[in-house]
Amino acid sequence: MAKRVTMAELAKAANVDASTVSRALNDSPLVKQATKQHVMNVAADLGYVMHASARSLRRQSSETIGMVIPMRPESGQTISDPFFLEMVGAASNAASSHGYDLIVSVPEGDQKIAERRLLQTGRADGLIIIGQAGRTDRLNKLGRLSDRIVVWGGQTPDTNYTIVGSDNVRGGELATEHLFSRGRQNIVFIGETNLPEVRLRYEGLKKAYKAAGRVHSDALLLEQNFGGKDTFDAVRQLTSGGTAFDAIFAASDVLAMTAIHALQASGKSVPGDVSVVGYDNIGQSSLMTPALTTVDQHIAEGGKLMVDLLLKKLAGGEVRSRTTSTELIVRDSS
Amino acid sequence: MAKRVTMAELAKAANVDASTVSRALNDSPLVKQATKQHVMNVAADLGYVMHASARSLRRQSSETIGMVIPMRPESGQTISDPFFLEMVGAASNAASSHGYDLIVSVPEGDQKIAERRLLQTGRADGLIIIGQAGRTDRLNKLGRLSDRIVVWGGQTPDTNYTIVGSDNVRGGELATEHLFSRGRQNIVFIGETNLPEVRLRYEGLKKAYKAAGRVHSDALLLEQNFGGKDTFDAVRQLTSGGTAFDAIFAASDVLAMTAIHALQASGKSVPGDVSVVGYDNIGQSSLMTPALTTVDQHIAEGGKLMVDLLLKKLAGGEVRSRTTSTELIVRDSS
DNA sequence: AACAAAACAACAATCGATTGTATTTTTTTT
DNA sequence: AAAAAAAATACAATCGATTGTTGTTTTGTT
Repeated sequence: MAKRVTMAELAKAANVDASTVSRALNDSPLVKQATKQHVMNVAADLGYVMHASARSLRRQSSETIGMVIPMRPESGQTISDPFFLEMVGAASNAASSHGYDLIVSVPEGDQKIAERRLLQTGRADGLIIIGQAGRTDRLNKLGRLSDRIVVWGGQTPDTNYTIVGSDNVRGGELATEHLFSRGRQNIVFIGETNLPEVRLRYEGLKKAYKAAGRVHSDALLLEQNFGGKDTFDAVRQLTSGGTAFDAIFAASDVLAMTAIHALQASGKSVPGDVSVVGYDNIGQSSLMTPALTTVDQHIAEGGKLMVDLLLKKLAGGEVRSRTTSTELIVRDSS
Repeated sequence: MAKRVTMAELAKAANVDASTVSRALNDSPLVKQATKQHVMNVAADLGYVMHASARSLRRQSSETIGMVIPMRPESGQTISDPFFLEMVGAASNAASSHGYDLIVSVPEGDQKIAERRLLQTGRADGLIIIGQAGRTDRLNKLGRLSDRIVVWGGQTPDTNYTIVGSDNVRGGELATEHLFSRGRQNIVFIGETNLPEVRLRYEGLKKAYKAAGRVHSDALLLEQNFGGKDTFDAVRQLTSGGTAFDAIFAASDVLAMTAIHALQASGKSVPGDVSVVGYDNIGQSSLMTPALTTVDQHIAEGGKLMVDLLLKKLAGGEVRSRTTSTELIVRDSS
């Protein structure tokens, strides 16, 4: 493939000044229609493509947004949770439909460095952060930077950054009401409740209990991070222990899968003995055995929404936090 | 957060010329040790961070690599296949350990545009493309561009680009030999054999058949793309049809999951009636019911390898195609 | 102490585009 | 047809860093 053609060369070839070329290609009203056409023809002939860095430097904008997917070692959540990829895919598409690129950063270590690096070096004009993950205070401290950031997570009061996420309380309610309607009484909640999004789901569950005139016992709260490493054992233990339960509501589909696996290993049938409901509706949910009943938080919609809101913020618009539509998908596991 | 500090400002603050600052920060031998230290101190004080575009423009290198994940509508493979995310995660980490960023592009439409856009605009110094997907001829035509590209896929003769992938033939053999060792005789192969990587897996299967003095019947070849949309129905049909089979070897874990689901819906037990082996060893494989026997192609290793090879190519090194270690993971489904 | 050599730092050009301003060309007005 | 107004284009500075070259110190040699 040919060497890079520069704008100056293109200008010479088209017999106009570089400034005219620039304006022509950017469809400025200062250039005559005929000239624009001519310039574009010559550009096409020469196979001209604009140099991104030069434009970024001059414009002070990279037309790139960063997506930070923090792999907190302590959360145990692994990158292989399909949840993330659906986010990446949706965001990448949304970004490119606006002419933006998406830089994906999966910091293993200090996330703050990744964020600074992307924003302050001008590599990214704005940032999408997946999961506030108990770092609300730190995110709040970002101050002025916060109007270049959108976070995926649970709606939290008193934050000065924009949050997008599913209606976690409603999701928890939906799942719980559904299990009640199936005649289930004692629902084990699996998740790490110090994460805002998870805590809200749990609150939704408690809200539904309350509406049914009941109280959710703490014995039915199984604190488990997203990794699910020990979840298998924890569920087996629960099964053999004295706690009576006939349903499980897990904070993610992957946790739900693990739970089902553990139940079956303990000789319990799903949904015969225990109904299970997950959260996310990842692509594989419908392929599991039994197919997973789950709360669909419309990840793709969320990814696109985050990009749209971020670009609006970058353009100086006022933007409020938003929730994605949240809906129960009933399948065989409940 | 403070306004952007420019290098000129930093130079003034440190009482040296900008060129000296630049050399100091880049650890050039042309600057005295004491001066370096001084400059770095002042830089830290002012919270200086280098502007990426300016450096890219001058250096003619973006320190960024692009990853193109083509969503061929006809392949039906969706972004939600965890396979991709493991790639993204591994590549992102490998890239950032070299100080590079990773731009992820998931083109829905014309992939060629995405590639050109990334390389020719200088946004990315090199490209990782996931899946040659029957476009070997086109990729070959990239010519000079090809020394900025590494492709994930099946080892194919007569390509002028670098390929990284698992040892697909060996993987097919391993799966098949294992099923034979379980006493299985008639193995259905599920996959789209016009994709190089899939075809090679199938060839591995046939090779194992041949080694056992047998021939694989075409009736046991179930042509299915990665999407798996119709795979469920196809497997059910196969089950109710006249074809006798006692095992399935699927070209991906997601396909295997779908197959298991269909078998169970048809009243067959896995592995009682039919043994199933998948390919990929995605994170969920061990959480399925039954847990999936699968060929681990060490995706993370592959992602890292691709980045390493790409950077070596960019540095002018000579690089040959490589395979990742390929290993059978035996679980309950077989 | 005088000179050469080596080490260090400043000067100035450059990467490729964008944009405010000046200049030329075209159109409109009288 | 001349003057004024509007439109189109050219000129030149600029974004923030890097790097070849020149100039200045420092160090070393005899």
